[in-house]
Amino acid sequence: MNLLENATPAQREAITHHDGALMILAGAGSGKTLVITSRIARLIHDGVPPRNILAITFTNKAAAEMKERMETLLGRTSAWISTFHSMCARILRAHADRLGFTRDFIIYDTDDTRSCIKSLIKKTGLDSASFNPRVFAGIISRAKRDAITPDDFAACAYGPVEKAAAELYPQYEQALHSNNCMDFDDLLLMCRRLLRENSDILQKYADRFRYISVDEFQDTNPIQYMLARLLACKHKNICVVGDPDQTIYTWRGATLQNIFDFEKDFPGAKVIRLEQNFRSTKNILRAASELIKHNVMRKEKTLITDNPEGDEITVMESGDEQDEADNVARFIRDCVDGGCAHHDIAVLFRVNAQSRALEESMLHHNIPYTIVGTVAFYRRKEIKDILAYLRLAVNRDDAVSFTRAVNTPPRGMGRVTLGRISDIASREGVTVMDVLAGKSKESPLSKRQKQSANAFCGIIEKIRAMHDKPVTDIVMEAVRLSGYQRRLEDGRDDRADDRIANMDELINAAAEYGRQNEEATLQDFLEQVALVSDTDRWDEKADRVTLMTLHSAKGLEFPVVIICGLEEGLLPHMLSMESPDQIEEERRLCFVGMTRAMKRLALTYARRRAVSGRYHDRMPSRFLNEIPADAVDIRKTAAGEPDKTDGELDDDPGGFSGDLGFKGGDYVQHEHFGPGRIMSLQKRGRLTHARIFFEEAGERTVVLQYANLKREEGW
DNA sequence: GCCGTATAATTTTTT
DNA sequence: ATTATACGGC
Repeated sequence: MNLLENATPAQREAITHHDGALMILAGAGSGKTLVITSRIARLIHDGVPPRNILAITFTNKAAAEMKERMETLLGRTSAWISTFHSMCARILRAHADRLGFTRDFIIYDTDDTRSCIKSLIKKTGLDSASFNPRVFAGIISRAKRDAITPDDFAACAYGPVEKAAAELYPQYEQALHSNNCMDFDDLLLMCRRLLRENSDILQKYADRFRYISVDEFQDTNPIQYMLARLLACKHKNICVVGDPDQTIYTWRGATLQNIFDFEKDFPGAKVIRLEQNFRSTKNILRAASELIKHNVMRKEKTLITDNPEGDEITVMESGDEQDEADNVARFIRDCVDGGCAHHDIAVLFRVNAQSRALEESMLHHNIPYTIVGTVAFYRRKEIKDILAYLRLAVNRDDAVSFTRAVNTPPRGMGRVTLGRISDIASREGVTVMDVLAGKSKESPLSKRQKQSANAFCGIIEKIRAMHDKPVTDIVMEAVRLSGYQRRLEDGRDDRADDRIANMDELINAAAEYGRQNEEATLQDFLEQVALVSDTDRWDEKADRVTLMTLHSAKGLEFPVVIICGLEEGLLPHMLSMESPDQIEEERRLCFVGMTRAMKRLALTYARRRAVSGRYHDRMPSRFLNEIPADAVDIRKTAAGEPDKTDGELDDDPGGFSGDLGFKGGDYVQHEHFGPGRIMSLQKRGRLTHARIFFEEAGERTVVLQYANLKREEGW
């Protein structure tokens, strides 16, 4: 095979690794995707049946790409290539009965979860003014991804908010169960439970998956790692690939602990480092490397490249965000005039709100563009409204979809009546649809309401009866039956045209999905909709400039990258400025953005920016000062401002205060944990808590006064 | 009791 | 700009 032809020795070693655990620490741009794909292709080439292979990717898009590559190499494949969430959904559907669900369960997204919790708050009689569903959703989600049960949570709950959360958590679980629904965390958690409690099922999958690989391992959470370990328990052929410097999802529960644990959980695991970068110019790589060196909580790693030196990095100062967007447009123009295609260019930013000014500027300058993932398509109101009908047809128990669909458009059953319906349903132990259909003992409905209730039940039944028809037909029928379109057409919604276009787009998406998956059911389509992100819908072949968040850019590369909004408060983000850990994650995010660039990189900031309508003066990001000055070319466009670029901002990594002679960034030696480096110090009364990154033991918090730390020279 | 309109409030990143 | 709540008309 020619897979090895151009490979470096390290890559070659990874590709040819057969049995036993393997961890690949792959620096940015080191060709890791190629390596894992090649390794799997080689396994298959050497006689491993594809059905014995499981490859976990971070996004559905990455899964689709890998599948495509495999199919060009080997033809149609029966290997499982998917995200953790999709894999879990698939396993759970096959065995839902063991957990008391049916295979038709619906997957709740964050909004659904919030509505569900909101109605529980109301039902429980908690003061809904002071308790925000979002906060509880966050607390419960955090508990779930650390595998903390409602009982455990209640035992440790402290303070009014946690106490309330402890009350809501089991109710939420109960509601999900009786709605026959699972949220994103459940997919992982329930799957783990299924495998742990049913040894026959675990056996089946552990037998089947002889070779397992997990991509973007640095961004997996504890449950995901537990799942991977469970599935690998028989053959122990698990290959994880990751780069600690690219951890950008700790807010979603990702933890580097997984990387530290791996070698302990799989003794004798081979560790391979890929440190040669094939993507970026020397200049870009050097700048990114210097930046990431400012992270304290990090193992030193040096990326090298044979690529040419390349152009200097352009740093642009602008007056405000419009000015910035214009400068970006001009920069793009220059690139295009220099022979660059639009699809070679990406504009990256920290928050979705930044896309608006950029979009206007693209329109104004006539530059073709696509925005990835602003208001995710499937989360738009009109789309969710139609989906609610479809979901209800698949699963009558889904109370959240019921609440959404039943009065969209209005059917004469308002807040009060719906509250009564919900009360009766829980009192009699039936579903809300049953109450509506008059199957309960009590009914709160007036004669007139009964009529429209019947009409509504009829609509749902009609959609349900179409279950063996093509998905497109079902979606079209749902749009028609709901009366939604008609209402938009007469109504005075000034964005009616947009909404109608979006519903057409939904029908197109269903058609496209139906074409690619001929056997697909409505339920499959709904699952796809729940798990597929906007990035997955991104069409990279079109000749357009791509606008997206730094998070969405993970795993991608572009010849030209422009990162906007390098300002204190935006990158690093204001909400991440409280703790050094979070600042480091912001720095990694910036690092990820910079290392997407192959040839040209531009970084921009504005002196003023509107934040929710009000203009604020801004300071250039500290990250700009962490990039070597000789790697950049600074351009200022708007005149009349005093010079303030470098120099003025001092380079203080967090401004830690010293204590017992220790300060942030110091290298230390601990009796048990060995060598480490202090990330942060926090005074707690008389004592000082030190957050320390240990080379062997990972992140720990120790009390400085008791820890008996010794000074070290550095690693 | 329902529904539409006005007013207030609010945005990090996403499977 | 979109979305949650409040209020008044029906």
